[in-house]
Amino acid sequence: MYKYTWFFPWPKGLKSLLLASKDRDSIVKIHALMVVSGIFSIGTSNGQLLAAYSRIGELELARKLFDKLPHRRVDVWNAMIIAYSRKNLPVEVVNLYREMNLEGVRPDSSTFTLALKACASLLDLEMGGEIRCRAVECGYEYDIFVGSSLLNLYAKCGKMEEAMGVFDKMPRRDLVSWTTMITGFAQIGHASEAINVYRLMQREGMEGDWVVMLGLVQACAYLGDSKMGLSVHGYMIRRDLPMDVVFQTSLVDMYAKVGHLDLASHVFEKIRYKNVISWSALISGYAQNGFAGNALELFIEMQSFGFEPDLVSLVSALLACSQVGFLKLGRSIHGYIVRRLDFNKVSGTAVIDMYSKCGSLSCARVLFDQISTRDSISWNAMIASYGIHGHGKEALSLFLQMTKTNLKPDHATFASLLSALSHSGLVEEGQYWFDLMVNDFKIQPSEKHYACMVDLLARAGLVEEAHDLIGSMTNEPGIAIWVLELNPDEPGIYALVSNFFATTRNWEEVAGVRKVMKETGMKKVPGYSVVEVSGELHAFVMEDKSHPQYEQIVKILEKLEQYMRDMGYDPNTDFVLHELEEEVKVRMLCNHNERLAFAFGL
DNA sequence: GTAGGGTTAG
Repeated sequence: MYKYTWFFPWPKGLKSLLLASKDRDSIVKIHALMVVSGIFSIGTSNGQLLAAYSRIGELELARKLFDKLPHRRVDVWNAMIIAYSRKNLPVEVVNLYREMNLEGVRPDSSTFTLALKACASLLDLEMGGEIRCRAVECGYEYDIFVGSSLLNLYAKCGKMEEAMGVFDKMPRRDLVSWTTMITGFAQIGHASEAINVYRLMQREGMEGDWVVMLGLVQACAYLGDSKMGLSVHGYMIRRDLPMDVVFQTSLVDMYAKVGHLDLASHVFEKIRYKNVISWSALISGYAQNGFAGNALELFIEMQSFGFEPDLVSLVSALLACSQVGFLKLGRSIHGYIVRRLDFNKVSGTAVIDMYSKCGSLSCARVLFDQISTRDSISWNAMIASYGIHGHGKEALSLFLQMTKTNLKPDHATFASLLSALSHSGLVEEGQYWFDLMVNDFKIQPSEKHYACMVDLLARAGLVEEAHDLIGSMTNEPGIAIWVLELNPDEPGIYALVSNFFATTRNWEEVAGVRKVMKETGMKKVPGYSVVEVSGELHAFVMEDKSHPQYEQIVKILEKLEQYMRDMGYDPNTDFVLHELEEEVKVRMLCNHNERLAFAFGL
């Protein structure tokens, strides 16, 4: 052994040599020399060699070495576990943890931490509990790393009460343990709790870093709290805390979710190294807020920058397609998903929604039948599709089929069903299922359900019953007040209420609603209709004369009207236009842009 | 000297 000390003066020097080796070749060389010189048989060096392989990501070489070692101490096991953990292979991590316990090797704090992290990513509470017990046995009950990992496990599994129990018992809490609680609450949607924990942390004199702020940004996104979101963003800028892509992407997401698309786009533009996720965040933001044009523009732009769309951006683009009826693009996205990615229930449901909203109910149904693991959202989408197309009976029969599976209809299922029944005028069925929803399925009706029922009853001329239904849900004095209080920022609601009174010829109420709108400075966003002709979209606003073929379009409309009269169509003279208030005239003329778009399509 | 907390979605 002595003659080789020229290469390896002492195993201690070997360690720094291994630490300095950044490539596979030099580590392999050292490995070989260790074997030749006999150092290999000295226990401590093996762990370092293994760690070196794992550091540079040479998983197979590390494993080969690991399997050959005769006496594996904790650090050798840990080195191997770290290698798997870094490669995101949680199943292997758990397997190694099991094996080492079987071999009688006592895990240390690092082992427990890594094993718990693996359980968190697998959402495996059972194994996590086992590891927790063993950690207590080994004297790591109050270890801060093990504690935080446990918090994370419970948070990821949505068990915040458990997490709270562990958190309360921790003798010492650092930034990471506080952060785990904050993001844990934020991610399961308990946003106000997240903010409360943050306040407690502040009271203990702990300064939040950027990970804490990230959790708060998520909480703001969930709550739709733009004020707090802005102040968190301001805090980051004032404290000059670094913001990476992940953080900026979360800001984009937050601003989009609170409806500040200008700010979302501003932050997005400032991201130096954008990735697919940042693009997707803004695309989905535009699509979710109904800005289909911006979403699709961005979707195309992203690809011109060389980014391949992922499932999220594709799903968002599909949503945008369905909003404007862009069947051609929607179909090609469908093809792309089938060819390149995974046609699973998420993408499948988005495709179903797209086909049905773009007019192709039969395509939607074929795809629904193709999804192997349908969840309640897929069912809801298909039931809604039948509703949109006015097939109330089919919607009902699909609903009945769904109740035969082990999936439970939820509030959204009933919203789709009731809307379908309402659009088909199936009054009795609607009333029957509404009652069953409340009494048997124990689902508290939301405003959407009430809206469907009011619509259903009112369409059938049962205005009194509709009125009673509304009265049954609240003690508030008038219908107008009741509806307007639900969503006072939505001009469409005002128009709806105004129209409702107009149809019952309650002119005083109409004037009242209009007055409120005027006082609050509310304007109804002008509606428009879009039609796809040979793969191109054409949009028409009300009384739109700007289209180059306007003259021809009007001629077609006139012709159609003549046909209708010849076939015995008698225009409804109940409504005399000059008797109506402005809002109602607008509503009636609204059909105009639909008619323009329709005639152009023809 | 090693381990724990982070982004998008039907």
